[in-house]
Amino acid sequence: MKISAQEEYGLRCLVQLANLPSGESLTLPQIAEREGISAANAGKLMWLLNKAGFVNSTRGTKGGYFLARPADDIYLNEIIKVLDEDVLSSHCDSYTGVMDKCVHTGDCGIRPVIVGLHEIVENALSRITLAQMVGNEKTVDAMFHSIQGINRTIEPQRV
Amino acid sequence: MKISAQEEYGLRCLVQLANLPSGESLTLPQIAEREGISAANAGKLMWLLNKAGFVNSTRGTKGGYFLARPADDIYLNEIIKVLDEDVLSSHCDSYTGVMDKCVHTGDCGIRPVIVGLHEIVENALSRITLAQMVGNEKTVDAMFHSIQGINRTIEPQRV
DNA sequence: TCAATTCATTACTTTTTAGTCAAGATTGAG
DNA sequence: CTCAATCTTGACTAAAAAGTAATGAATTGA
Repeated sequence: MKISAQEEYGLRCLVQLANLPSGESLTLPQIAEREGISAANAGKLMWLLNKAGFVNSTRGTKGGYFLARPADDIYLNEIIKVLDEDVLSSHCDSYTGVMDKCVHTGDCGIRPVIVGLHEIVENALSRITLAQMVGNEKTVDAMFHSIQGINRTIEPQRV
Repeated sequence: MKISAQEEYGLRCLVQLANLPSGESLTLPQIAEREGISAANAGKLMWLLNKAGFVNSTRGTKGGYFLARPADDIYLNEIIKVLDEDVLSSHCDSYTGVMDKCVHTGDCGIRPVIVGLHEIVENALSRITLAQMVGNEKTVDAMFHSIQGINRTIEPQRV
């Protein structure tokens, strides 16, 4: 399982904008420099995020990008769905309810695993906002522990 | 976030072997046919799984592949780590504790998200064995609900 | 022994993802 | 009005993942 470069860096760029004092904006070279990527690459990511309505931009001198909505109204699951197909996807499309591509019409050992993983990821990401990601690492950390810490020892497991 | 073809089909092939009556084995064409992939492709996957000690094989007539260990002693997190880099990986390598590639040395909004996701995926997969995946979809389904159902409404969320 | 069957391994091709480049369009400053 | 800064967009290139092919080695059965 992988988080794609597009997901990770798209999200990082949004966090940079969320960090900004109200009214300010960042140019592509500024965003790029802060995330260690090229301005061209940042441009492509911002283009996606702009189309999807997460950011707005102004051109010309003093131009740049800024959030189109308040950071506490932007949830991670929404962002990831714009930067990739879904919060979790695979060749097995069982999580969509369609299942076109699969040879397994009846019972399938894989399906509940993929559906279950999709569900826990969607569940976790739908509880995190951009606002929670700026500043202090502890906030997001606590959320993850709240949604699973209790169950740590319910079932047998091998790590 | 994506489950790679190698992960999905490698796992599928193992499930086919786990379905087998004790003492029997499957040839590459048989595995391939049951999963809708080519025999060459199946061969590559089985080669990986063989190297990693999950399956054994015999050559020649009547040859084929079979599980090297009991299905109830093979956990999903172990399998996935053989078929991919880790249960969840990304350019940000914070989940490894090393963090070579990253420009963010101090506080980072992304890190706790990646660490948290890695943890919940590892946690879930370390509770599922190959044996639980054969036969009835309900078993795995119940596990996923047991590790998160309780918390469904703890925090605000948007889906 | 010999031939058919089957796995083992490496090299190659195709497809997808990632990243770069360049020409065009808009804005603000002077 | 003109120029420089900046975003916009599509085409292009590079890298990684996925899939195919082919050659070699081991086993079985006649």
